[in-house]
Amino acid sequence: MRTHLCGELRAEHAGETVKLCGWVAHRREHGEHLAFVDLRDRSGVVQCVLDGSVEARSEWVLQVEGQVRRRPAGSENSDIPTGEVELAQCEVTVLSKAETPPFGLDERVAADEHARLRYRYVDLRRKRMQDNLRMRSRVLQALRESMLRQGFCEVETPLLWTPTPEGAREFAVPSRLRRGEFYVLPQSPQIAKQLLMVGGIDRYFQVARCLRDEDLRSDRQFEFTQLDIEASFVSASDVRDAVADAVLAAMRAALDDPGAGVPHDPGAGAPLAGIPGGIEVLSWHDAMDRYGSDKPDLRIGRPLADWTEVFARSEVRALSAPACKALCIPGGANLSRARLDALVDRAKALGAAGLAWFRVGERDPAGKAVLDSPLDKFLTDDQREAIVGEAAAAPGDLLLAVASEWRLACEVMGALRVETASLPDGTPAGSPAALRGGMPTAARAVTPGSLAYCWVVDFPLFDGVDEEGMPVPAHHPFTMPHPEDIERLSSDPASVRALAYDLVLNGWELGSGSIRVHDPDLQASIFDVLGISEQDAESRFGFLLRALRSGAPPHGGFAVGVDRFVALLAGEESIREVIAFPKTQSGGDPLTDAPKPLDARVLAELGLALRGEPGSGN
RNA sequence: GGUCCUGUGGUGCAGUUUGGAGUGCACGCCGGCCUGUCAAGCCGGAGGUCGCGGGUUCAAAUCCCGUCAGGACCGCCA
Repeated sequence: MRTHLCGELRAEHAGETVKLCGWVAHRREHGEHLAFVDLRDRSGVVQCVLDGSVEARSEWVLQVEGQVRRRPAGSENSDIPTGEVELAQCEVTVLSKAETPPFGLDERVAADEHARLRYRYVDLRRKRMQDNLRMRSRVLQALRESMLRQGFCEVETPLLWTPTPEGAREFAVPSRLRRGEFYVLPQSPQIAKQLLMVGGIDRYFQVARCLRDEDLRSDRQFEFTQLDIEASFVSASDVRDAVADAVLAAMRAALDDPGAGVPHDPGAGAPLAGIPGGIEVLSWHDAMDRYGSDKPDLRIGRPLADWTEVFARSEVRALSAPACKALCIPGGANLSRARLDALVDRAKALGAAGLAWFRVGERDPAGKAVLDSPLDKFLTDDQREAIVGEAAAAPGDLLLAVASEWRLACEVMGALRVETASLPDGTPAGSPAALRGGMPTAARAVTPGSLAYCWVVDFPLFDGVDEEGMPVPAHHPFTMPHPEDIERLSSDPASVRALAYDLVLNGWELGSGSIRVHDPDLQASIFDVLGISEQDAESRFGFLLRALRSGAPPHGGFAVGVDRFVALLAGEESIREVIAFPKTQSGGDPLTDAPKPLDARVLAELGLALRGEPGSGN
């Protein structure tokens, strides 16, 4: 039906007769003898010169046959790639008429997100969505190519899986053939891929859909996509190298934009820099201690300062708790008292008892540090000197500090570090809600230089305790403890590190992985520490334990959150912008109105009866 | 489960604080004029259950209560 794409026509096509197909983006009328129609397809728009009598309204689908010609001198449009040419002597065939679109498709016009989802098939015509989905496709292709190049084998695992009550809430699927029994949709292919390792697949990957029935967020949907990886006979760094290869290849593929689907030579663009020296590796402890987060945003400099020693034996009660972490905000001394109070409130909301602040002034004639703070009168000259020095603060800066148990102090200051930061381009780095009041922002340009990766390794094996005082696995219960710490598994579980690692990009957790337990005895003892009885373990994970007893290779793996990765690469703040048909925050789909009640007949066939009103929560 | 923000012709907003006639802006839509525009321009027109329900009041888009929907966040997400 067509010989060219709209967006690819250039001056060198002048004189050619071409056929185009697309949607009417704009129509500009000049009376009965002249009208301009911008015809849009996935590649862009081109101007068609029509007789004014030709009927062609917004979003109608046309086939246009005409001759490409250079535009008359002076009427070129340098704002669009096809602006040097236009299509003349047009023969128009209306392929499809259209109702008036529910919202403007122009990039500059905002549209209500609910309306965009209800009419997603229209919204997808917008350049933003076209670009995002094409980038997603390039990312998936590059991830697959990297995996295959590295000798991995793509294997599909079941969507109808077995309940393994542990971790995220699962979606249940009733069995028709065996009434009263259920499959679940997998939260991840975790156990399946370990079984593949026992099965000698050796290097597995899958672009896997995962499903978790947990509340939705801008970075979480019920169903999401992971690049799921598992390999045998590997170290943690082997796994990380494989992941890094795939992720960096995908980044290059994503940012080397071929221009909305127009065929191009991948080598023609400017080569993108890789990551010189590889991706920085931080221990979990260092990440917490220096950045106050297990997913530090390394675009922001400003590591936390440690004032613990300064006040350890002091009389300054507000600062002498087990740990004291501080943050320097350059130029922050001019923040208003109201703004400071807001920071104090924020720190309290995050769990701190309070927040100390110090405005750093010019040194006095004797060269002593000068601070403005309610706590200043309690400080000695040495302490003033020490805290200014530890935080590398200059006159005009603001110092914030929290004293408490180490982890809480780190977490509170880490949150404030992000929320008070601005990126070099002036964009706030912190939570969109806190800093932008929920205002939607346009996607911003992403370059390799604006992406800061790091690995966080040596996570704790356990993360606190549950209601019964039993340790809770920080990752999942199949994670290999650090070999140096295994002997403390039962005596001091909280101190045991895991062979677990996260990949972090710009403060988002891009994925996580670990070396798994392949020794059935060790797995059994970990279940024991977790308070899972032998019988319980057998009934829930018996098939895995039996597999481990059948000759299990040492193995480990990783999973990359593809939706988050693509959103970051596209400069989007919500993964909904990189998913064709996402759900709303309450789990609904405005397009189809799902979820909906089922026919009583269908329920009966499944052996189900309803309690409570349809549509209500539990 | 909780906190906060939003809901006004098809779309995006203002109006709500301090109650007084569905008032306003921009886009879109329909019609007219217009042969070089490019988010065309000019003129005219149509289009409203102010999310829904209740309350206060002589009078409610506006104040109060409830509720629904969308969004951000906390909890949750091994």
